[in-house]
Amino acid sequence: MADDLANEILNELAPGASLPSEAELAERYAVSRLTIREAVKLLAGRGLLELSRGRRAIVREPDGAAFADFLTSMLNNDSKGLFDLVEVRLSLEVQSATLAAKRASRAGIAAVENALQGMRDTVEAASAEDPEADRRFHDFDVGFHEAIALASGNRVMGYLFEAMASPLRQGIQISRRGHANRGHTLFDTIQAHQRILEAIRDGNGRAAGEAMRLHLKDTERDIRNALSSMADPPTRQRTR
Amino acid sequence: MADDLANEILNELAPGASLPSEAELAERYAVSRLTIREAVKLLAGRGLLELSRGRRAIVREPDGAAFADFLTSMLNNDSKGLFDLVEVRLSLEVQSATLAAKRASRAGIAAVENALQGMRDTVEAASAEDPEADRRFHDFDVGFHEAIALASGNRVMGYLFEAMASPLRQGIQISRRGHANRGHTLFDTIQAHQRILEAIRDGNGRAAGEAMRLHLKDTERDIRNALSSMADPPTRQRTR
DNA sequence: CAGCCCAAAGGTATCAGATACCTTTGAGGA
DNA sequence: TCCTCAAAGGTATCTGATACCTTTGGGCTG
Repeated sequence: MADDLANEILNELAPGASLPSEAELAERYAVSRLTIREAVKLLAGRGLLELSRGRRAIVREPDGAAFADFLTSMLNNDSKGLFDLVEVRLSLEVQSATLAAKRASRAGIAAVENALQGMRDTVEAASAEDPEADRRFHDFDVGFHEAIALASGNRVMGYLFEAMASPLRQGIQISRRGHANRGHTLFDTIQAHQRILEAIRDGNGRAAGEAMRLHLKDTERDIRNALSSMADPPTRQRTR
Repeated sequence: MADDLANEILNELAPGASLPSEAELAERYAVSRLTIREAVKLLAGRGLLELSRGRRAIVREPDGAAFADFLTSMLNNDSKGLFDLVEVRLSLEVQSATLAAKRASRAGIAAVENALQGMRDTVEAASAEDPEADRRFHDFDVGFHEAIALASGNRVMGYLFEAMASPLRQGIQISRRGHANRGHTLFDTIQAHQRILEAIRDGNGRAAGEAMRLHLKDTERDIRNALSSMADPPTRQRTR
């Protein structure tokens, strides 16, 4: 019953809208407030509603967050998961870069350019040892890849990318360590991204895919390098 | 509160185990049964618990089912979603075929062979117009692709494939219609699969990926063909 | 008149105690 | 031995309250 209600409720509403109050829903569907609450919790569990105490629930634009939870918990269990994720990411991003080159709108390309420019600015503006700058660079890095996924015009691709984004963030952080170990600089990273961007701007799908592939292969090596140079493996136990 | 409880509960239990009764949980965590129920619904929404009336809840092995719900609801909205999915699938499956060729165990290859043999047997045993046989062929088809995803040894790949399986089933069904329209037979399908299998068996990653790519490109054409030949577009209205 | 403060209104979060109905299981009879 | 069926154990849902959070508008103060 509550399960059916969950679908009912969702079908009535567009993303971004806020739900009627629990009391109102209860009346409309002729069930108790409790049943409504359970249906709402179910949807929240799927990441389709955003709950907050004292305020109405909001219908979320689906963004693969539910899958993200799941991926994150998997990565916490073993470091192999991180490699698996990078492999999948390689495959998806090569494709999304290829598609972006063929389909990206002017605005889509601009978003990719902005992210890259952000990386450049961060590097130039940074003083020698600014941990904050490092984090910012990192964010622009993720943003660059996200912009490409969106520019591919493939919504499933976008969702998958979002789902992977948070576990990936962890991955990129690790890879940066390996990156430095291998004597690479942030400038190298920027150049790799530059090549991808140019291929997309040229509308050359093949080149864009290949540039992305090379970049990610390199990232993969970085991660491997970082993990092997770490004393204890990054397996995080589940909290009890 | 209920949200925290959800995590608590999950951390205490291994997949496959069944939860204590609601009353017992309520006592253990010193909250009302209602709160327990909400936490349980939340987990069920994430696909981490399996609920059934009158029986205890069971902790599920995560399998990407949550993401599947989400993909399915997307596909119901517009037919473009189906193309997007095929594009993503193309990218993932080319990769998984490549990896399977490099890594598949003897048992993994056997599973792929079995699926293919199942397709052959179904075709040979089928009487002219047996709708049941058609469904079976179909299942073996999906099974073939699933076996390859598993044989890739990449767990994330496996999960993603599972998540896509149910919406994909719909896609394959449509593509079969287009397949026939273009004068192709089931035998062609079997041959395409045969080529993929052989490349995997030979350990030739490049060939396996390429064979998979060709096969899926063909499927993509079939879907396009089927959709364009359908009088009304396959957009299913949301039920109200 | 502008800005701050606070209380009321509208919400959600949770509790307690019942009822309805489903599933499993074991005792008893054919 | 096998079938039937009722009791036991569970979940699904209802009703009616209480606690506490957020928003908002009116009134007070400077």
